[in-house]
Amino acid sequence: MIALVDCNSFFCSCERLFRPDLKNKPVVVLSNNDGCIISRTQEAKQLGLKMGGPYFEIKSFCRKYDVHVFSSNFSLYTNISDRVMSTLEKFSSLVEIYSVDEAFLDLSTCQNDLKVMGKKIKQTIDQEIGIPVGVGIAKTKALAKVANYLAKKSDEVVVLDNEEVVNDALKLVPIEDLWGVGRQNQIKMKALGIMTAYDFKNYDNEKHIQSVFTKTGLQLKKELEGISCFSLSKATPKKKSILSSRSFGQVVTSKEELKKSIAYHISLAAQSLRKQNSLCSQLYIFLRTSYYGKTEFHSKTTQINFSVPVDDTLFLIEQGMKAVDKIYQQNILYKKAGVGLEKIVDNDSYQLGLFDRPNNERKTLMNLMDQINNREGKFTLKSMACGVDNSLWKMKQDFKSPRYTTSWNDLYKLK
DNA sequence: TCTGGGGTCCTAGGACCC
DNA sequence: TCTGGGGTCCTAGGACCC
Repeated sequence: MIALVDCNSFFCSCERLFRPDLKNKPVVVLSNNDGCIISRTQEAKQLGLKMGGPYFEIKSFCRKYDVHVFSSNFSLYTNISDRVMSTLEKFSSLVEIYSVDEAFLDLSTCQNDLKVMGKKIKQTIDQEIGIPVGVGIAKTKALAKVANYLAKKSDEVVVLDNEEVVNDALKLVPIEDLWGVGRQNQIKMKALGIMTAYDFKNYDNEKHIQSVFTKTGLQLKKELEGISCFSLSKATPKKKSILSSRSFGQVVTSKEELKKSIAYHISLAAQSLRKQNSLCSQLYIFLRTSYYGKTEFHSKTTQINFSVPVDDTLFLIEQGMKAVDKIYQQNILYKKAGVGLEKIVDNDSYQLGLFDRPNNERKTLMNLMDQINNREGKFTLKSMACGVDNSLWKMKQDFKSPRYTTSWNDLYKLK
């Protein structure tokens, strides 16, 4: 059996940890740039605030109903997430961290009653970390997701441990709420008369499912039948692509400013590439305007391939600057820029060209830079291409809480 | 004024091979 | 009159997730 443990309103719950006065009050957390809502407490949901809703539209509403608003504080959230995950490891030797606020636990060797086990997990996380979680337990990942979905509604631990219980549960899940069914597929499902997860499980034409919803769709159906198709894995696999991008706090038109932001993103992405001991053979960059602007949407992407894979920030920046020259256009109101590193390979086994020699000096320099930046903080040592003043494209964060758990300067102060 | 960021997987179709 | 058959590899784009 597999448990899915998922933190309730995770980002909001993290904020509440250090603001106990916000208990039972509506709280929301905004995306980067204070753009839109990405986490809501139950109270905020009840007020009708929507996930993904733009903040500027609900600003006065929040003031009126005393909704507490936070900018996102990811260093806090990832730190709390790490604590939750390591606590979960006490309950199973196989914990798959599925996202910042969710994990699958293998409970196949669990001797106790599963419901009791689920309650124990809830209590422990609440007591040791202070974050409320929901627990759903079932035979496959997809069914554990269903169990968790129902657990959230009742605040009980839900265990789906026999056919009848599973069927009853699946009838309660509208097809659009099923894990793996998104905006497009729910339309197709409904056209086939599939309105609930139960209908999907019992749809009897597998070939048709495969052709309409691809291999993944068929796997999902089998998972609902109790046949495991998505296995649990502990190891966090290396990333196959690494992205860094950000919307600007304001519109940017200057090529020099765009170059600085691209250099900045390349620095971040390359550092994360080196962290997982990888190299990349492709760099792509993009510049685009706002989706919502008055002028027509404009977006340009370009990519550069390297015959020998690299992880050298300075080399990548050099290439990135050329790429900006290629796609930049004057009089465009740029609102977002970003880079991606692709075709990622391990740095201990890759193909050199016949006449290529690794640049060991650069390697030493990158190592040193990473060491210093890990110790002293990001961008302590950086390429001057990133510039010294990024106020023009810096993001907006008007409601950011202190980094209580990751910065000495932000430590919680007691009288 | 103002709408996020970072990922994975799958498939069709093009390019190529003999 | 009339022009084969069987493959592999790669990529862009679309779907999904949080």
